[in-house]
Amino acid sequence: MTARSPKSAAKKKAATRLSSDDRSADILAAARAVIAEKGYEKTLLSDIARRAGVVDGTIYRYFENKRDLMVKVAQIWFGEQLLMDSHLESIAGTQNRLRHLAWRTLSIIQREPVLARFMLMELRPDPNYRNTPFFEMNRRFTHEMLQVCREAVESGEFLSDVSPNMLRDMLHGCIEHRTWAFLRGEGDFDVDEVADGIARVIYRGMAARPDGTVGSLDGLVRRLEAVTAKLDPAGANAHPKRRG
Amino acid sequence: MTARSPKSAAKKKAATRLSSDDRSADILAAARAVIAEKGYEKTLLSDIARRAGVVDGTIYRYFENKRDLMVKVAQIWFGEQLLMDSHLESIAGTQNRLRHLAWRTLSIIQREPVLARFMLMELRPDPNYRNTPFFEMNRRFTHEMLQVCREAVESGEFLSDVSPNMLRDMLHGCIEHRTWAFLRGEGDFDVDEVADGIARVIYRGMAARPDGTVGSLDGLVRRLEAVTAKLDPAGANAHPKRRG
DNA sequence: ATCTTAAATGAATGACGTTCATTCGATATG
DNA sequence: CATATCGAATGAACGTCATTCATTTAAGAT
Repeated sequence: MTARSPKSAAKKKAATRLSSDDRSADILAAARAVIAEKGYEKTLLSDIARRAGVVDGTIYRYFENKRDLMVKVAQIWFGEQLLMDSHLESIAGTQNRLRHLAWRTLSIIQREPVLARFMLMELRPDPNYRNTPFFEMNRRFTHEMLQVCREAVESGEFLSDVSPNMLRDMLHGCIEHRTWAFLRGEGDFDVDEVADGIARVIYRGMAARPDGTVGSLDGLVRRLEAVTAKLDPAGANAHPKRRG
Repeated sequence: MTARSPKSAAKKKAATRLSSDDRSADILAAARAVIAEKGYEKTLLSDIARRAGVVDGTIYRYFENKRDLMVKVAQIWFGEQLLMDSHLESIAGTQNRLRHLAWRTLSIIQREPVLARFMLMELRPDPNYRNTPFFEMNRRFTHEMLQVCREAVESGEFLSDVSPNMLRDMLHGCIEHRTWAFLRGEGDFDVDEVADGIARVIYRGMAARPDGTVGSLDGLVRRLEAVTAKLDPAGANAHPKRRG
């Protein structure tokens, strides 16, 4: 029914043959450049194609669809950011480690707001979330977060009455909320302050104490016990530490 | 150039004239029903129109565009949820209040997952965020959160070394993270447990104590003071409560 | 009965992503 | 050098939708 033959075979330009790698890389680079300029939503496939020096259809030889291309762009882009990170291992102290985990993500966001917007707002609601760079980031960072918390619980530094997953959600969630506000241009985005605040609240909120309460009570408790012992050496009227 | 005249004037159905309110309400109801069935992404304007018993173009008399219609649907839907909430005022104790704030949002999400997905994933990245029901929710809940925190700081129950805005971000962010996982069908969604965990960490993380440490020390401190007073009625060796 | 006005219509349009029959060019083969 | 082969590249056509707008219709006013 439809004749789809391009009869006018004006030979435009002699399509220079390249290896697949080169073409694919060209397209990825072009896509990244266009996204950086216009944001995901306004980025047309034809923009990318033009910039890559190919024709629309060619993109579909290398990528399944637009989203697939976009996800791959984000993966590369985000991967570069991870390389700049310092190592968690070199940092001592639970609270400092928590602070670093928050700081790292916040730094990436501050350094690459376009990438952050791209991943957070445009790529995140992927039906196939597990293929998303956002998921990858979460997976990676979550692993370390859980490690830090688990160690703290095992050493008795942290109480174990709140799931480490919850702490992870608090840390990442808080960062995300601040990021949204940042991307919207609301308020400031003080990386150090935010990282410090999150780490401080979580650390204090989880810090275990000998008497089962929270805080640095060692001194108080010792003094109370000493005084109590003096008052009542037999221990008859002592508060019921252990009965029977 | 183009003749846009529908020459065949088959008078289908005598378009019954309704008041604007009714039509608008019909369309809103139809939209909500279709969204509930198919989700935002798969909802076509023509679906809504058909269900509302109008024709596509009619929708544009009552709503600016598809997104505008969607946002209004979400506003109504979400507004209903707020009505079911119990009052924060009736709840005593800072930690209980925090728990309630978390619990309230989590309950809505659990009760109306389609609404949650709709607001969180599909409507949230609105260029005009401030018109979004998500923004409205945040504004409303944030107000109360800040109120609770401010009171706690003023009464000396909370330390003031972390911005209340950060606590808000932690609370809402944590909820959001759990919601994403819930909507993705990962893990369980125990409203009480999550609300309790968040409130507990934040409360402990912020609780101010007389000695500058953290924890529920009132009892201990009182006992220590009583005992100390007995030992040294003159107060000579009492810990430096007030000197000079 | 006729005029006026706003609601309703639905075919046309435009914007995009995606497809696919066809063409092109490099390499292998005789 | 001529020819066959095969994958890469092409770009016009297509399908899906949101959106527009010239035209029609119904209800109230005169």
